[in-house]
Amino acid sequence: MTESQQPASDTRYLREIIAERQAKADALRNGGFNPYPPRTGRTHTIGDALEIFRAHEAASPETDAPSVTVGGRIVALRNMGRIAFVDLQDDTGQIQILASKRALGESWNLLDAFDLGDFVEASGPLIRSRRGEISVQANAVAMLSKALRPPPEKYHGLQDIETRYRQRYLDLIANDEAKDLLRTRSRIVSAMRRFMDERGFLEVETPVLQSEAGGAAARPFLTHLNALDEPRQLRIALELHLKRLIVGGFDKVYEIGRIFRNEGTGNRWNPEFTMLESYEAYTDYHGVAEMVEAALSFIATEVTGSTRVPWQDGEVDFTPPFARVTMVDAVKQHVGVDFRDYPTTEAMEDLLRDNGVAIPPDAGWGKLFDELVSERVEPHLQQPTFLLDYPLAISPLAKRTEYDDTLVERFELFVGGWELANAYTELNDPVDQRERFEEQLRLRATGDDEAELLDEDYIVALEHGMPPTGGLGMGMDRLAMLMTNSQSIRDVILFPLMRKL
RNA sequence: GGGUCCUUAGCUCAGUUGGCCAGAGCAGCGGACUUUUAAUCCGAAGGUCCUGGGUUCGAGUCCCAGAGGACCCA
Repeated sequence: MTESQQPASDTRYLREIIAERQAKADALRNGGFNPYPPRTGRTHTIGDALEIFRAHEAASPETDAPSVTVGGRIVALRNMGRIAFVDLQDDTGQIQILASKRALGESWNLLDAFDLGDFVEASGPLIRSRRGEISVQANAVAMLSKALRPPPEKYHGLQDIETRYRQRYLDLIANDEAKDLLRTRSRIVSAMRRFMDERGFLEVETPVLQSEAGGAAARPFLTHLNALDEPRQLRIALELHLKRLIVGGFDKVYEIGRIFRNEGTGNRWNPEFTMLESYEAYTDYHGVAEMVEAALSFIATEVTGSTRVPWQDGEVDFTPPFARVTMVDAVKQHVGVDFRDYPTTEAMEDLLRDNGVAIPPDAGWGKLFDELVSERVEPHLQQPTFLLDYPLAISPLAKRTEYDDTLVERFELFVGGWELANAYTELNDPVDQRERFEEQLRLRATGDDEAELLDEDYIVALEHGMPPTGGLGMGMDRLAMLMTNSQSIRDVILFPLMRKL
């Protein structure tokens, strides 16, 4: 590596450190050793080696333990002159290599090329050191991959929050907690997938690139499809394509996929995030609510061992059944009025003013109502609570309730004061759906650029007949935050969005 | 969008009211050491104090602007 190829941010001193490590790689080459060999002689993972030794010690402590070849990253190096201790780490554990000049002979000198962060392998019998540490008594060592840059400091780990996000690999190397957390996120997604599969849902994949992104109220990312010279948008929801599959006769489908919303960032918002959506024919939103209870209690148990998971100073209890309250009752309870008595934008504005809620500019009734609920109702919903029967005005894809045609069969699930899931009895009346889309277009014409666009092909699909269906959307990142007691979405996303440097 | 705070060696951090050449630990480099595990001991190095202006005899420190980040509010 020449200096001109290095990032300009590398200081002179860092370049010296890199040059020293490079010189060690060159010394290996000159001695006939490839510092980046194509293959390793590994016989065991470190975790397996430790297990084998413990089993051997328990069964026949008088005999010699088997020999192994293990490989890993050097995380500590203690050289005593004629004996050295090298701590190796792989994804399964950490083990000490006891390297002595006597046992290694000529290859003892290879240790001169070893630095923290390098990947090396060592072969020899498993033993316990005098201080009781399980070790590989090396009779051979080899470089597997020479690291040119130094790792973060070993004792304090990597503290700088910006570096932890921008160079997540360093966070994973240096901070076991970060690695555990992100591993847990994977286990949550995996548990969700298992739950859906076991219930007979078919996992599908639908387009990310869409002519007009629909299915949610959000601003899309815009891009261009060169091959057809047409504009495209990145999806903001999975909804409309999954429901086309219900029309097609797949009665239980789900997708866990990345969606993109061109909006702000924050502790609970990342512009690209992972959503689960599922649709099940022949059920309604009550059926979906029961499934959500089963899913969350299952995942909590799989991941934390209990349906009660630590959350901030207390805990969240995912033991079914969750609380259920209608939107009408919740607003009565926390605001003191029946919101149906405030049907106009002007009336809703007055209600917000009376309750000290700031009024967003150019907001229609729906946005104002949403603001009121966000400010005055949602923060109270700490334990898992289904908020049922939303206003039709903010729910263009959900079916009306039978008792009030200004309300729809929709719930959002709140946990810790934030929305975790959203579900409907899906609107399958194509005529009503067209009217709802047309109302959205009117909102868009008045300046609401988050209103839905009319998806003609989706209407045509509904005209072919969609069975009664319950649908669900759940934010997997927020679920991961709740299950791991994380206060920032960046902590549960491997590579969170950061400003370009 | 508004506010508060942060940015000093590869990493983790000190740095007093503005005052001599900006310090420590770890890592690295040279040396000692055959049972260490934050190894120990000796030695010598290592700095765009985030960037750019300004105030001042003198700025890591005070002021202004900018960059990046964290948190709070809308």
